[in-house]
Amino acid sequence: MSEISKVYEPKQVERRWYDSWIQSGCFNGEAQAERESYCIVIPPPNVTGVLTMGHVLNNTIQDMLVRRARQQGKAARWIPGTDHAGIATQSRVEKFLKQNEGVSRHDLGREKFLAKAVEWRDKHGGIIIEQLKRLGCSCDWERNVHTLDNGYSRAVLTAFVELYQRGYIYRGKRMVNWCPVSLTALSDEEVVMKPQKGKLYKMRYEIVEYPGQFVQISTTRPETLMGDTAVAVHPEDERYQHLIGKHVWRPFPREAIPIIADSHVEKEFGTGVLKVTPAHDPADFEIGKRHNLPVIDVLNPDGTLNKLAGDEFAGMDRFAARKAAAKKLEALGLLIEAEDYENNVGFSERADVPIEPRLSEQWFLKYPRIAEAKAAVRDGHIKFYPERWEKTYLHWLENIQDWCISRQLWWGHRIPVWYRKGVNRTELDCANPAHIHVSLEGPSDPENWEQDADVLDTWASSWLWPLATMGWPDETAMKQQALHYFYPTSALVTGPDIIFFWVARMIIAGLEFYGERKPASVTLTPEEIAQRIPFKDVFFTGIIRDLQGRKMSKSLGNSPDPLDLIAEYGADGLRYGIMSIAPQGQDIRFAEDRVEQGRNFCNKLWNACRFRQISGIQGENTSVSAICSRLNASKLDADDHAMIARLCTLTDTVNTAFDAYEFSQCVQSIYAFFWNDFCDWYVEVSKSRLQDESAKGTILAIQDLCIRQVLLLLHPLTPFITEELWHGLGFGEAGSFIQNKAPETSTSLLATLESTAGVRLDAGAVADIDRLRDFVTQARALKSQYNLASRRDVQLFFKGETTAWNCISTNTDKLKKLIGASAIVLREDAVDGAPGSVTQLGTLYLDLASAVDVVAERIRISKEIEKLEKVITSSEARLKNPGFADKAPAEVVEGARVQLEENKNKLIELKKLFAGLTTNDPSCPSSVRHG
RNA sequence: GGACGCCUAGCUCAGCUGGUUAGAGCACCUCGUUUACACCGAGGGGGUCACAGGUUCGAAUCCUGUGGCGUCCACCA
Repeated sequence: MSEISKVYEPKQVERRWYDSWIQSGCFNGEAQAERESYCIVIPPPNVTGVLTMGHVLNNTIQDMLVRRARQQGKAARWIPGTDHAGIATQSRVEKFLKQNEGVSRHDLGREKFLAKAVEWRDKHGGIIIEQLKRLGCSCDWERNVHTLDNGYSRAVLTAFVELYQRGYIYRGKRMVNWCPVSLTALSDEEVVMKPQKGKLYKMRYEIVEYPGQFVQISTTRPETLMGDTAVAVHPEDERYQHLIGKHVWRPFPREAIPIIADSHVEKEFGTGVLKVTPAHDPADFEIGKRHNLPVIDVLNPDGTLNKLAGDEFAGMDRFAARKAAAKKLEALGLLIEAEDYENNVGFSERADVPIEPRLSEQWFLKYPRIAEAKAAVRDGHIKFYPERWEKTYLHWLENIQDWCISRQLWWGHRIPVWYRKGVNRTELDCANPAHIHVSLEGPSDPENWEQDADVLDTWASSWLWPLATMGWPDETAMKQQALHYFYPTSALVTGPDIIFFWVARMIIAGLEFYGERKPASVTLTPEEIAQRIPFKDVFFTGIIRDLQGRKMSKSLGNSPDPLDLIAEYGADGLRYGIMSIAPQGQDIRFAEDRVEQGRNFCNKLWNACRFRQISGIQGENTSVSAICSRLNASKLDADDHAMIARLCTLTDTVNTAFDAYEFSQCVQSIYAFFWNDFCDWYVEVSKSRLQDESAKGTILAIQDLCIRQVLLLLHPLTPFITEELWHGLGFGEAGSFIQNKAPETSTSLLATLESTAGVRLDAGAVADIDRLRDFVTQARALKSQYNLASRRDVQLFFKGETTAWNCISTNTDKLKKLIGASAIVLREDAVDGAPGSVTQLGTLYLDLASAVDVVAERIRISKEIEKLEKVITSSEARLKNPGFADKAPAEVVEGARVQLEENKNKLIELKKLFAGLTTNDPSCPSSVRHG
């Protein structure tokens, strides 16, 4: 660190160190047999995505974990990558082509479109990877994986083929969630329910057998009534017993449809009569199946009505048709009323339009290893942080439904299934190899076959992430990439919003695919579960919200651009800021001032180190023992002992918090130690002590121990500045990095101090220093009350016990400098008339007799007395309470007793102080009430 | 309809297994260019810990209920 600026300028430091890290290859995660492995797979962002605050949070946490593992000497690997993100990417490419070339994907055809999509991805994709680097992420970039890479694709298709062969994948004509905009089926997880304001239409259908009589029915979707094939009532509904088996007239197209009885109908809802539209409602579909009803699909895939709806509706959009149908009902005199109504409607998560339940032919996965997936979490093989998400996870598995894995898209992994040409799809027999071919390579006579046009759900590729990023299922690749060394991975860091989409499915995939193949009939043993799970810990982050509590989103424009924040506050400042407000699994309201605090902290750190350097050359700094050997034990005073003791406490706190994923705790405790204990106190105290040349080396060595350890503890959080300062102060040898150095443990630190410098920690030092700090604070407060500039030297008097006076007199120089005092004088006699404070050491007086505002002083002291009396009263009551002494732990009782004594003494001193302040002013409190 | 989370200073949040007089940062007020740092230092004001009961010697902390906010799950048309 040659020329240090007064202000930390992150920009060049960040660039320089990042390049240097990359060049040295220190992010490479190689297997090392003699070391413990540590592995994280990144939740792959969409390949075309840009960095959001959510990514900042998520990836800072992962980076902290990996960097700490690296410091601890583990073989650490963080695998980065991107997701092809089927629907999202395809729709963006389609939009782009429409705007720029005026063509649709159908104009181009599959192959040309995919070529365009790849081109587009290569051009616009991967931005986020560069952004992650700016954040400081220490991923092993040489292992960057994309879900459409050849090897990865092969894994996805292998999984499909395997699951097909094992009987978990089947083709079926079922009700699925259909997105009329994306024109594809969706899984249940991709549908979000939203309350919608609409109308509940009450209408009447005429009874065929009783002309002139009607049943009354309610519906929110009159546009599908053309698909009605029955009307249903509850079997036990007395009101309608006589109608069961009769018919009603469907008004248009006019047709007699049966009145059936089905227990799904709620008697209490509306009139208790339900119109049954098997093609357009999942529940109706089930009723239809039970009663063998015809299925009349009146909708086109894009949500317009078709011919079956009648000529006047054909081609009309579903929402326009809703109004038109209502109008027509009204014209026919069949509409009773349309009342305002709010109900939940399923929306396509991506396209944000209501989905249509639609009967279609799709591929489904019946999940394997459900029981083991539950056990993996329930029995603690996988730990969730915070724990409560286990319940959500287990609940989902309890109610798990088969997964619709086919998508009517082109961008993705094309389903490895071929159909024999000439075999009518409706007559397709999946059990007959002459009809259907499922394999990785395809049929040997491709000219006779036609491949399934669909691709797989994106999540049906990313669920293999921990496996396929490390070579699975290719034996050679797995060996090369040391899958077995790094698997199960150590921790997964993600948001709880994808617990079903991704986390649960990865667990299932791991259990099914990792290791030796086991038949479905064989339940995995706990040992096998432990080997096969994809990760041991899952840390769920919160969701970042704005100050109004809204989710951050592009459309709302309420998300700051992390790169702007990095430019303004530095990557370390941003990381610090986000981590200091990131409680475990709680949503986070993003407040920019926390990032500012992060920047300020970095600046403080920078300047403390700068000052340390200015204070004098250090000597050997490259190891703790080297620093300790610079210590002269005889020169240590209570401050040094207290500082080391605090450093040990900090170390333990940070380690415990880190292991428990309590990151804000880490940040907070380092902040408090560094800023309050080290800078505000120890460095200030050092300033006067450094005048003594014989003690200088020792004091600076203590400072070096503190700074060195703080840099190490801080490094996972703020990698750039700590690396810079580490080298600037000579802690690291040339060519080495801080990220390969472990922080001292408190025990190793103490051991080295003793063995190298013969120092044993004085247990009472922290308490002594606390008393001195209290003394200084009170003295400063006294001066401040009298508007004395802090640098103006005043004379202080002290009255107290000999031990206390010893404590003060051995530290006089420091105290005088910290307080701004010319002298501190012991007084045996009373110091009447001077303003004072009762400190933990004794009573302190300000020698300012002439300038004292006695009235104000008496008011201040009497307030203090009042407050203290309340405290004394309550603690006396507590101690008198027989239950307290009997039941409370001994040390608590003892603590309360000691404290009471101290407070009583303090009260006596305060009263003396008060009595010494005499005045004739009647407005002034003349006595002190006794509690 | 079920489940989970949250409500602590003006704002954003700590306070984890109950135990001194409930903390931090920002904001606010006063003072301060002392050989690191104004992205700073010193001092200060500000809280009946959402509300109501209960358990306990003792509750911000545990239990029950109420209210408000939020999230997830759920086929009442």
